[in-house]
Parts: sequence; structure tokens; C-alpha cells
Amino acid sequence: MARRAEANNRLDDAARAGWLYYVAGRTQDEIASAMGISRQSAQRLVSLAVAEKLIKVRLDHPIAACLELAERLKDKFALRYVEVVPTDPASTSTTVGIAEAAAVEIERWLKSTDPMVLAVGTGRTLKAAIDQLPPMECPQHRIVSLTGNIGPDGSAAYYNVIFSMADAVKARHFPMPLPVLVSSPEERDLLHRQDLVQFALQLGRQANVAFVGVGELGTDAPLCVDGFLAREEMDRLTSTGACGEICGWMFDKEGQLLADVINDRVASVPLPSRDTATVIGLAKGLKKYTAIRAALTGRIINGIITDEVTAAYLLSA
Amino acid sequence: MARRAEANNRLDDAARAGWLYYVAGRTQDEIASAMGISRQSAQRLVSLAVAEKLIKVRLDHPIAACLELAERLKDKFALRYVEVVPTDPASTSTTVGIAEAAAVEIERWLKSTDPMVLAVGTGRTLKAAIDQLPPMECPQHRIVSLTGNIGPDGSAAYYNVIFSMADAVKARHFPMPLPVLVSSPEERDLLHRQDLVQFALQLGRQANVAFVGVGELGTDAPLCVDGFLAREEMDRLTSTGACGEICGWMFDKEGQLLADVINDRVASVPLPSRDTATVIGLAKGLKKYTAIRAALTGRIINGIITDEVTAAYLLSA
DNA sequence: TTCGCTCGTGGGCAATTACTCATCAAACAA
DNA sequence: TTGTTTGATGAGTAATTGCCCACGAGCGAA
Repeated sequence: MARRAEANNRLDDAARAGWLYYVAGRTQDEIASAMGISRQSAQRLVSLAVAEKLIKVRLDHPIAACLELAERLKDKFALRYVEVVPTDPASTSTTVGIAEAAAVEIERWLKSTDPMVLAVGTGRTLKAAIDQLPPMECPQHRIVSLTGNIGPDGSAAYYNVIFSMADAVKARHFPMPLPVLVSSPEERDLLHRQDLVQFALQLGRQANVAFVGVGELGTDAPLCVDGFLAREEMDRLTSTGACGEICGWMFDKEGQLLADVINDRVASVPLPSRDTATVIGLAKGLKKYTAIRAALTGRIINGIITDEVTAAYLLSA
Repeated sequence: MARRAEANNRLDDAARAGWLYYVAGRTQDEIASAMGISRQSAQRLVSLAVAEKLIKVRLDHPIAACLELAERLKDKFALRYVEVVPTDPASTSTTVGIAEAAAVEIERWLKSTDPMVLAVGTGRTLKAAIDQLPPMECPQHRIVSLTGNIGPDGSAAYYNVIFSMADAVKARHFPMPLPVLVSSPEERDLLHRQDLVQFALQLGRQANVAFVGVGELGTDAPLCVDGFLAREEMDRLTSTGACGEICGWMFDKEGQLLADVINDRVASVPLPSRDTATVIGLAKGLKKYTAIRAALTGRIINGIITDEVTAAYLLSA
């Protein structure tokens, strides 16, 4: 009984100290003299109140939910960077919110005075992000494209990500004058011997950060719609377990790169090492759920910018 | 639009910084580098979040001393609800602690899924309590103001309690478009025939719970300071035994409503029956001691939120 | 265009808080 | 009784935070 009472007293004191500190806004010195104890003891009582969760702090703002999801995602997948933006239920856009958030993050890297190598993939989401970038002068940085910018018909590809970006931020840039997919592994090796491509390959390995889209697979996936991949080929891939792609690299639902020959025909720069670089995926939406989850699970990416609903899905199961 | 968006972004950032600081327990340095800003800016965002009341701190611990006082108060005056918060000896504020405790109790009622009628008075303390309420969606409840919201000069009154509250909790609300005091009983009867006022009068009778301030009387009482009551009138009232007022209703030191004509000029909704409703007074402080004791003695209120020192006084003698 | 004006920013410094360590007292077991 | 353990304490110190200042960008008015 005595011990119990003393323990209670201590918690009571902790509660009182915590109240005076957090609610009344007094300093620990004031609390100490008010309660007739030393400053250190007051500090201990305050932290005890926190440790015992007598103090509840709450944030009343729509963003609170996003931050919480982000934190949990970061823990669950051991990520370097997570950004969760509010879901706009009224919007069917696959980029709204994501693009703005990605632009902020890209800009943050570009503001660094240390020279950086930024790698970028391609796709609608990334293009939308680039379009949000303000004009900047970044001669200290280099930007490298991870994927080819040549369409299946030989023309320049649809999402002119790296040129738009270099245009906005005035940095040296290194495109990949290749298609995403070539016809054979041999052709890829041949093309990769070009000087320009060599530059890109080498820079890709040095990248500090990469921003990539996450693509779903299926006959209405961008790769098919844009004509990079025949429908039959796509059907064959999905039937053997392919689940998503990043910069053309196909992976299964565990996030393991497919052993299929298709990945030997991808002419993209290999993704930077997730040990040395932050590889941030940009994606949201029902159709991309399984692809995103796979990419995170297999650590193909170690950063993600997504929305609330997608984040909640990724945390489920 | 742009300016508004920027202001929102700033608040969003403040929310984010505040969350990282208080919920995630990061240091301001970590927050600064995570958000790509200077430490000072991070500190500013954190204090902005506090200043904008995005951060709510509450203490979940029945502090023994307070609990004991509360229990004894409850017994002595046969109260339905008592909350005693710690006294901050160094503070001259009349609301610190009371407001937070009241907000918790109001929130408790609002969380009910059963439809409730909540009645509110007015005054500094109540306003401070309302300001602590988190955003909620409470379409099932109705909130009625017990006192008019028209000031002595015809403008909307100072403490915009019911509108602030409805704003935070999104419930149907019924203000009283009247002054607190009118010039004659006849004028009151006339005004009370208005439809809007009729609604409020009727709802007031149905209230499940009421939160009211307890006002002291005297020439520096709010009623005088705010110009509702002339000094001569106040002096006359106090000399005939008036001791305090709740929602304008004047009572003597036994807690009996004055038979004086003044109470026939009060345009407020009659307080809900203490047999069917919980009428909770919010007050602390030396100047209000006798008024609070009278209100409890006369059962004008059957609930109280006060502080330790005031509670001790109420238990003395 | 140019002049103020406001507001945000970063530097620097003082105040405040958190942590580590050695000590000590009380409780408990042998 | 005596050794051991547990846990509180204060000192000292490192880390963190709050605040003031001067500067500069952005914006509206003249």
C-alpha cells in the first residue's frame, strides 16, 4: 500500500509538473520552485509524464493524418523518404498533389550548393512534376535520364522529361538517346557502347537521388498504349507474374526483377544503388497499388511520394 | 487565390513541423533538414502551430489532490459533475486550465451518438474553452445560446461563443439575436415572441447540458465594463444583496434569483432545469468566490469546473 | 519606375532543457 | 546483520530552443 501510494504520488507529481509545463507553459525552473524540488527533478517529472503518456498531444489539421501514414510507411518499408499528400476524392487525375510534392522535393535537392547528380525517369507523373519546377540556375548539378527518350517509331518520346527539366533549372543534362526497349540483348549492348550512353550509364551509378514513376502492367498500361510493347508480349509477361515496371525494368509482386529476357532488352540505365542513393517513386491510384507495393517490398525504390488512400492501402495487409 | 494558397501552405507547413516536433518527437534541427529550411524557420513554424492552436495538449491523469477536492465538492453540493484543475499560482489568467478542462467535457458530450441539445452561455472563460475544441462533425446535435449575442451598442457581442463553437463542431446552432438586458419586462416579452427567439427558448428547455460562466458583480464586473449595466444600477443591485450572475440572471448570496425587476429585464433563455439537465459553471478566482458559492448553494448550477484553490475555498466554512 | 513597407530569413547569443555520472538512501533477501 | 538492488538526487555538461537583430525579397502606392 505504501509503495503503491508513493508510486501514485510520483505519477501525480509528474502529472502536475507536466500540466504546468505543457498546459500552463511554465519553465521547468518555475515548476521546480513551485513544487519545491530541484530543476532536474522537475525535468524528470515532466519527461516521466510524457513517458507514461499522461500527456497527450494532438494535432488538429488535415495534414496530421498524412504525416502519420508517412511515418508508418517509412517504418514498414525502411524508407529514406516518404511524402503522403491528401487525397482529393473528387479528382481522377493521377498526378494532382503528387506532382506538386515531387516538385518541392526536387527543388529541395536542386537548392543544395553541393554538386548533385539527379536521375529522372519518365512518364506522365514525372512530367507533371517537372512542369511545377520554378526557373532556377543550377550549374553545379547534373541531371541524367534513366530511360531512353526515343519512341517506338524513332521519334522523340512523348514525355520529354529531362529536356523540360534542364530547361527550367539550367543544369547540365544527359539524355539517353535510345528507345526504352530494344529488340535484343545484343542490340542493347551495342547501343550501350555509344559515348553519350556511356556518360549516362556512368552518371546513373553516381546519382545521389532518382525520381521515377511506377508503372503498372496490363494491356492498358502506358507501355502498351504508347506502343513500346505489343499486347501479346504484355499478356505473356503478366501471365508469368510481372506486376509492374520502373524505367522499363519489370518486376514481380515481390519486387524482384523478372528473370525474363525482357529485362535484357531494357536499354535504360540501371537504377542507382539503393544503398548510396535515394530512389523516390512517384505514384498513386488503384491501378498502381500492386506495382507500388511490389517496388517497395523489393526495395526497387527506397522513397515514395503518394497520396493518403494509396498509403493506407500500402499499410494494409 | 495565390495568397490564400500560400497562407494555407504556411499553415500546412506549421502543422507538419508541429507534428514532427510534438508527435514524432524530432528536434527542430531534424525538422529543418527534413523540410529543407533553416532551424530558425522550423522553430518559427513550430511556434506558429502552437500560436494557431493547431497543437492541443491534454493531461490524462486524475491528479489526486484535485480528485479529492472534486469528490468532496460533489458530495457537499450534490453535484452531477465536478472537475478541479491544478492552480497555477503564478498565473493571473482566469481561464488557464478551466478552458482546457471544459473543452474536454464539451467534447465528451459531443462525441455522443445520441442527439443532444447543448446550451452555452457566454463570457471570456467559455470563449477560451470553445477555442480549445477540435474540429468535429456533429450533425446529430444542436447547440443553443442561452444569452443574447447583441451588445449594448447594438453590435454583435464580444464573446462570439455560439458561432465559434458551431464553426468548430459543425452542428446546427441557435443563437439569440437579443441583448442580454432590455429596457423593460414588456420589451422582453415582445422580443421573446420572435420566431428565432422562440426556437431558442424551446430548445433551452430541452437542453441536456449547459455550459455557463459565473459572473461576479461590482463596478468592475464584466456586465459593467462591457456597458450592459450602468454603474448606478450595479451599485443599487449589490446594495440589495446581489452577489453574482449567470447568463444575466442575478442572484443573492444564497443563490436565490433576485426578486428585483432587473431579472424581468434579462432577455436570456431560462437556465435548463437542474432536474433534467447538467448545468456546468466555469469559474475560478478570488473575485468570483462568493458568486460561485452562491450559485452552488442555490443550485443554479449542478456542475462546476474550477481550480484547486477555488475548490478549497468552496469546501471551507 | 521607385520608394517604403511588410514579412520571411539566417546569424548569433542567451535561456532552457536533456543527458550522463557518481552518490546515496531505502527496501529486500540471505 | 549485511550485501545487493533499486531508484531518486544533484552536479556538470552537451544539446536544444527562444529571441533579437539586420538584411533582403516581394508588393503595393505614388
